[in-house]
Amino acid sequence: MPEGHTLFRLARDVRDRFAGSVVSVTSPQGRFAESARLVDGTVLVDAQSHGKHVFVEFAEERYVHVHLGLYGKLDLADGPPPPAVGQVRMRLVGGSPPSYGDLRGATACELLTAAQRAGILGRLGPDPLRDDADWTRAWTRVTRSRGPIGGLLMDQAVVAGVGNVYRAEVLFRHRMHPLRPGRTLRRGQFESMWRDLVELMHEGVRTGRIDTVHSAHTPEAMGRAPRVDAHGGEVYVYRRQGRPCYICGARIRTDVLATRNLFWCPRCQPVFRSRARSA
DNA sequence: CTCACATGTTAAG
DNA sequence: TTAACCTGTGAGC
Repeated sequence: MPEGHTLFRLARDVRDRFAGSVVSVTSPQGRFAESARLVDGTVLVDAQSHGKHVFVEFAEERYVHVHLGLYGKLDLADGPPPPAVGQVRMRLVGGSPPSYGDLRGATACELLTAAQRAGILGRLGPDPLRDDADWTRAWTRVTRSRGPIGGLLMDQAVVAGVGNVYRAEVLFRHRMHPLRPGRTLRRGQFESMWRDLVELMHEGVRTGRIDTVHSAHTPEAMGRAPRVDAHGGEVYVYRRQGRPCYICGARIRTDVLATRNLFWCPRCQPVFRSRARSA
C-alpha cells in the first residue's frame, strides 16, 4: 500500500542488496516464470523508482517493471530463502551477504525492453523525490486544466508518486479545497505545494511513514489523543472524517472523486470563489 | 469468524 | 462508471 516514498525505499533496498550481483530470478507462483527465465542468473545492475513504478535493471538493458498497486508487497530478508509460501510472483535470490526478495500481489510484474520502459516514463509527470524533476512540467498541466487540483495531484501524468495521503495532506497544509479548479491556482501557490511535497516525501523516505503534522499541531500539543492506525503516520485530515480539525475544530469532511476518497477541513480549506469583477 | 475497505491502476461497458 | 485484480487489516458480531 504505497505512495512514492515507499517505492523509493524499495528500489534503494533492492539496489543495496543485489546491485552488481548475479541474481537468481524465479516465479514460484508461475505467472512470471517465462520472463524470469530470461533474466535468471544474470547481473542485477540497478533498481530505480519513478513515481510508484519500480524498474529493476538486469544486464543488457532488460528491465523488470514492478508496480505494487494497492496490495502488492516485496519482502526483502537476509539469508537463504525458505520454501516459497503462497503466491510468490517473483523471487530474487543473491547478493553478498546473501538475501532474497519475494514479490506478491503486484499489479504489474513484467519484463520490458529499454524502449518499453521509456514509454512508461514518458507518461509520468515529474516525481518530487527525483533530483531531475522539473516541477514546471506539472504546473503546465495544472494551469491548463479545468479539472480539480485534487484530481490533478493524483494524476500520475501530472505528478508521479503522490497518492491519496499526500494529496489530502498537502492540500490541507496549503489551505486549498480539493475541488478548486487547477487553472485558478497561482504559480506561486503550486510551486510551494510542490516544494512541500519534495520535503514531505523525502521525510517519508527517511522514516518509512507519512507524517505531515507540524509539531505545534500534534494531537498531544493540542491536548487530544494521538491518532494511531495501520499507517502509523500523523496526519491532519486523511481518514479523519467526522473528527475535529486539529487547527480549527471543524469536522473533517469526505467525498469521493474519481473512485478515491477526498478528505478536507471545510473551514481551513474553504471553497474557492473567483474574485468578483468590479462593476 | 465474516465483512468492508484500503497509501492503486487498468480494462471493459 | 464499474468491476476486477488479490492482500492485509480493523471493525463488528
